[in-house]
Amino acid sequence: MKKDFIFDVIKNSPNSLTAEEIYNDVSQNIDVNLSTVYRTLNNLVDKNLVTKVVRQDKIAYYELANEENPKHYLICDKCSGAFSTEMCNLDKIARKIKRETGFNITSHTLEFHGICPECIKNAK
Amino acid sequence: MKKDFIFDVIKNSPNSLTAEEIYNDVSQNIDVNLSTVYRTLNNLVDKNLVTKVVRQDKIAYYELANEENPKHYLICDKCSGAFSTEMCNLDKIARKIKRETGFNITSHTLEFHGICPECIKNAK
DNA sequence: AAAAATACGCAAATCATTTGCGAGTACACT
DNA sequence: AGTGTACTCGCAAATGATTTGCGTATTTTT
Repeated sequence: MKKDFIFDVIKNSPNSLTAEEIYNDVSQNIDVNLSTVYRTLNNLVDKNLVTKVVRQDKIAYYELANEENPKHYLICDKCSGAFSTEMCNLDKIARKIKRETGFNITSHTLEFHGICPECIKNAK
Repeated sequence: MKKDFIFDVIKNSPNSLTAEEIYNDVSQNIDVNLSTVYRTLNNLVDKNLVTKVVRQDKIAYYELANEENPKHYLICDKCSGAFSTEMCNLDKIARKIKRETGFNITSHTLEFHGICPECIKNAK
């Protein structure tokens, strides 16, 4: 099944990917349609095997569902590069919110915007 | 100018609004086109008077640009209600990231997903 | 008031993603 | 093997929020 090829790409990627990036990658090995990629990704998300995060650019990024995986990004507004960070312990905050508001938090997304060191350097 | 009507709606709203919500609101008072609303909103964002945040539903939400304004939301996956929270001091984390990575953070967005107390109650 | 600039409406375009449909393929049970 | 049922896919068209081209109106500047 083509699902396996698609899932493999995600499993082997160190960072999150767009549907199109996955499509391009898988296409190098097998013949596949973009809508199949989207359909498969939705299946994987439904089965909690893959995490989908919509970023400020309105494009969905997919990555392996894994508690260890950071879903926190530093996004450079100059070069559009995305860097992930694990430097934020939001679980503490999530627990506090649950305790004080009764809202049962199951997931979260965090995006920092700014200029990356590389672009800061190049600006000079 | 219609810009003033649009800006007023944002100024007077306690929470962030979609372009369509703003359009509906403004339409009650004056005759306006949806594309004018979008165009005006982009202007306001460019002038840093309004903040635009794209949420996981891929819809842009607009609110008054204001350091005091929380850009952190609790979003209920059942009723789709959005509640804002100020319970997270991310500035501390932002400073830490800047210090340790050199990434110059200018803004951030945070979205918690889960089930709100109301929906938890109704589920029983 | 004429010229230059900006605001606006309308319809068409955009772009990531979804969906309807029809054909191909796999698995199960007899 | 044969038939039935359920997926899996490709393809083309649909979707929906947002943008854009263009012509007209309205405001601002001179």
